Amino acid sequence: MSKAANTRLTILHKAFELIYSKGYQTTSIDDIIATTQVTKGAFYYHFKTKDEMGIAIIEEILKPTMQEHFIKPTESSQNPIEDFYNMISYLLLEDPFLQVKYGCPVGNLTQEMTPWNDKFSGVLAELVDLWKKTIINSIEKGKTSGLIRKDVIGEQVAFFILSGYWGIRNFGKLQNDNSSYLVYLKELRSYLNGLK
Amino acid sequence: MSKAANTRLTILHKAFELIYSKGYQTTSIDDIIATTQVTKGAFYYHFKTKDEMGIAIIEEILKPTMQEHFIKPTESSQNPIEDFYNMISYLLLEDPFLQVKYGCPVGNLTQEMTPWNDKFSGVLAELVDLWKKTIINSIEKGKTSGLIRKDVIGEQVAFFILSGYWGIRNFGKLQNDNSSYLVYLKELRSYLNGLK
DNA sequence: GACATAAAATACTAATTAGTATGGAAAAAC
DNA sequence: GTTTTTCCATACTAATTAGTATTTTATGTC
Repeated sequence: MSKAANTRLTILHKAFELIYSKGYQTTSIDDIIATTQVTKGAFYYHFKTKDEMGIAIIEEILKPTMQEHFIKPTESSQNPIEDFYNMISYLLLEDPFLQVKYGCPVGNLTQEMTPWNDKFSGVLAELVDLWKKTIINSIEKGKTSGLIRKDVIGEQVAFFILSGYWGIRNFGKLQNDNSSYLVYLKELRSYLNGLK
Repeated sequence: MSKAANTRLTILHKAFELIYSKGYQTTSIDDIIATTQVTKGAFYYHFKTKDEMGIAIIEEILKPTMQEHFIKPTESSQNPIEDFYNMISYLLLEDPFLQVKYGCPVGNLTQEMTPWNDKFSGVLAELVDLWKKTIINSIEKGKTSGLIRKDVIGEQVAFFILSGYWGIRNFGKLQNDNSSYLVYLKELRSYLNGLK
């Protein structure tokens, strides 16, 4: 990788970490260049504006990560119910990057940037839609393979699962411990079993 | 009400509206005094800092509203399942103040202010805990009256319901229309029926 | 190795931010 | 009716913000 491409990526990664922990608005360009050791000239060579960088983070960091970790595994799923549970459980309890007190990066950005920034809304909506569609597909497969009841409606379940995930992430932030996660996961299990 | 108490309340109300629609960080004191027609001297007479005003909004606007609209009705509930659905449905589709594109005020503040502001976390946690406890109580009553299965665990369900609500509010913000609400509500109904 | 362009460093600006200092008007206390 | 306290108005400050202008240094190309 060229040196230039490298500084660009450092900016994106460090900025993402800062934004994940502090929020987009409260993360200043000065914050970013201070932690990256990159000068302002370099920053503005790579990104015309702060928002352009924000969008790049979503497109180039969040999107690929999500594709790799959640979309792909779910696509190759044989047992949707089990996999949904494992996906959420992994995200809540095991993912090494995500932290209870900082919530869900996508959820945070959605909350903070919509409704007043259409560009952010657009790319975030795409991202979430991808995830949603994958879940719906997985449910349909489960229905044909007999693992899921035929009267279950994929879109409804997808919204229900993802909403629950976003919401409990907020509880985690509020209490700053994962006890709420554990309680939530038990009910998720019971809900998912109801789809069989 | 005294004139002073009146200006204080105007500040709180208008500031709350601004914060609800724009977020806490992006709402400046200058924004607030501009829309309230209150001078900076008046503002800082009533509130020592911006954060003190933020806390006051939660304690004096959000808390009472919640008590009145969600805690009380749920407490006097005879049919928890039906009332849970109606509560969420009302909040999502009918409440005249809340707007799809702005999400849930409590959820927004939680997302934005935790984890880096302990004072906000504290009062918000109290608020949410109150709501959660009311739901749990309601479930227990439903269990004794036979409307809810005996093996249902109140805390789990409370987390599940509230998480779902917060989460779907985020979807609403993202898409800026209530179509996701309608889909979500159908699955909520089906989930709640599973508790019978 | 000269040259062109890409990449980055430095110093700046104009606007906005939360908060302050100080003085005056309104209301209450006496 | 004077004095005291409450309440509010105006003008300011120091820090921070995103972004720019300009210069300097690498890097690749011939």
